Amino acid sequence: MEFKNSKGIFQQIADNLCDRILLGEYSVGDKVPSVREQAANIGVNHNTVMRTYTELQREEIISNKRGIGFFVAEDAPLRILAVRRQEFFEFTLPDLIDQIELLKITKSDVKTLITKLEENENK
Amino acid sequence: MEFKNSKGIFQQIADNLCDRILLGEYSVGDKVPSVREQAANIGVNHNTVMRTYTELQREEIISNKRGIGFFVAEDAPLRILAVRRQEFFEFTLPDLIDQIELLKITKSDVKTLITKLEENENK
Amino acid sequence: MEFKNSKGIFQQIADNLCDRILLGEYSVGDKVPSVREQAANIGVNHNTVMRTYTELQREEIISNKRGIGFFVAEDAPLRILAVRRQEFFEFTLPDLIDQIELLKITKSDVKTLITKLEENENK
Amino acid sequence: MEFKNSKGIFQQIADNLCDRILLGEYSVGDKVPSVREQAANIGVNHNTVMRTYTELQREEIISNKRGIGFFVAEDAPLRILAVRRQEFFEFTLPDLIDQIELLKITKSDVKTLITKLEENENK
DNA sequence: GTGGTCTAGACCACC
DNA sequence: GTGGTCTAGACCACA
Repeated sequence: MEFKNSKGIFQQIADNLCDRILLGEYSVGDKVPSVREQAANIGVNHNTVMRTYTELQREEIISNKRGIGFFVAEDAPLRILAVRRQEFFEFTLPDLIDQIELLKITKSDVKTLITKLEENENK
Repeated sequence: MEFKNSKGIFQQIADNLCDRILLGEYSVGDKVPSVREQAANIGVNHNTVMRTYTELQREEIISNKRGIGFFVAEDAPLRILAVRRQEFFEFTLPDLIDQIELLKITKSDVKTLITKLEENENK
Repeated sequence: MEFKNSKGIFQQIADNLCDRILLGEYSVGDKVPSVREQAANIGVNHNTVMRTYTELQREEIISNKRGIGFFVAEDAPLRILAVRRQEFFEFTLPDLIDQIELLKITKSDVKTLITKLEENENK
Repeated sequence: MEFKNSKGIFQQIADNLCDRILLGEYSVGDKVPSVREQAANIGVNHNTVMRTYTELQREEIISNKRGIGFFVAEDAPLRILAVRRQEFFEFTLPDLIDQIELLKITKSDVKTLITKLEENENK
């Protein structure tokens, strides 16, 4: 796993795990990889993963059974989705519109985007 | 000027100045506000502005006449536009598509975006 | 470490570190002294060292592992050597020739230089 | 005339004028270009030239006749030569030897330098 | 007044 | 402990 410099590593790990939960890779009640396992997988210090898990636990996205591991919490996908969608409409979309205007991005430039959307809607 | 926590202040100042150049507020050859004037304007330390200007100078977006000030460099708008568009198509757009898919954003959700695009194109 | 007035301190620190890398004092992959440790060693402010390291990182001479430290980058010695030699042949040598001509420096004046060269070559 | 960023502009102007005196372009007693003329020639502020001339006057390399102009002083070439040669042997040459060693510059690399020297000596 | 560099000290995120 | 950023304030060279 590669990291950008702009965001914190622990944040990127959290985002990645949330993505996997949204994708159904981990379902509600599933055990997520242990701190040390996860750390080994992605090649970071286990403290960093621990911090990620602690943070996600605080957001009630995963829960901890002592001595056993961390598990995907009830309603985790919904909770993640809600936060993400809010961020999307509040920050991502407005920023995007500003950029499109400033950079003179045209409709044809984002044709692939539209196509993608159509497919998504027709499912 | 208000700052977000996610990016460095000096980066946001740079982005802001680039935006103004793209908008034509500062044309090629124009003097941009002096380091200390700019610092006073936006309420930051002059070192922070200095860092911004040094960085922009390295990117050949502004240039320096010693003891006189910083000036918008030749081709600065084109250069900014090129970088910004590249970032857009390489990072922003793919990320956006991933998010749309993941968050199940629908066509109607982004109707405002489409409308904006149409207007922009018909100008 | 003593500094000349002609160049910036941060530049002299950079040159010094590059010299050490060329001399093999720090090999590829080695950790270089931490920003604050280096600052203490040579009696300057940590910001000054930080500026040096940031610059050297931009030139891909050292690289950074977050929260751990700076390390001598792959190919750093070659890269330094290339830059230094280019500077030598493009600036130092022509300047030298001009000066020799202008100042009427004679062969015997630079005998020590020649001797040094012979020794170097015969090694 | 182009300027490097490493040295002060006024210093570079002074060096340039001294070079011309050594080359005999301006002989002892000759009038050197007026402050404003010189400023126009090389495209800098006249204050900068004034500072150069004041400095050179302090070093007794040029002298001022009020209302008429600046003139190359008695012994100016000798004086310049003395300073320059001292700088050469005290700083330039030792630095050069260090660099040659560090950069593994060989005899053949500096063959042009040697050739130049021979020619110079045989004159 | 304008850039440029440095110091001192603080605070944060991350390991 | 390690990098990274920012502030405050000072001093210098230059125009």
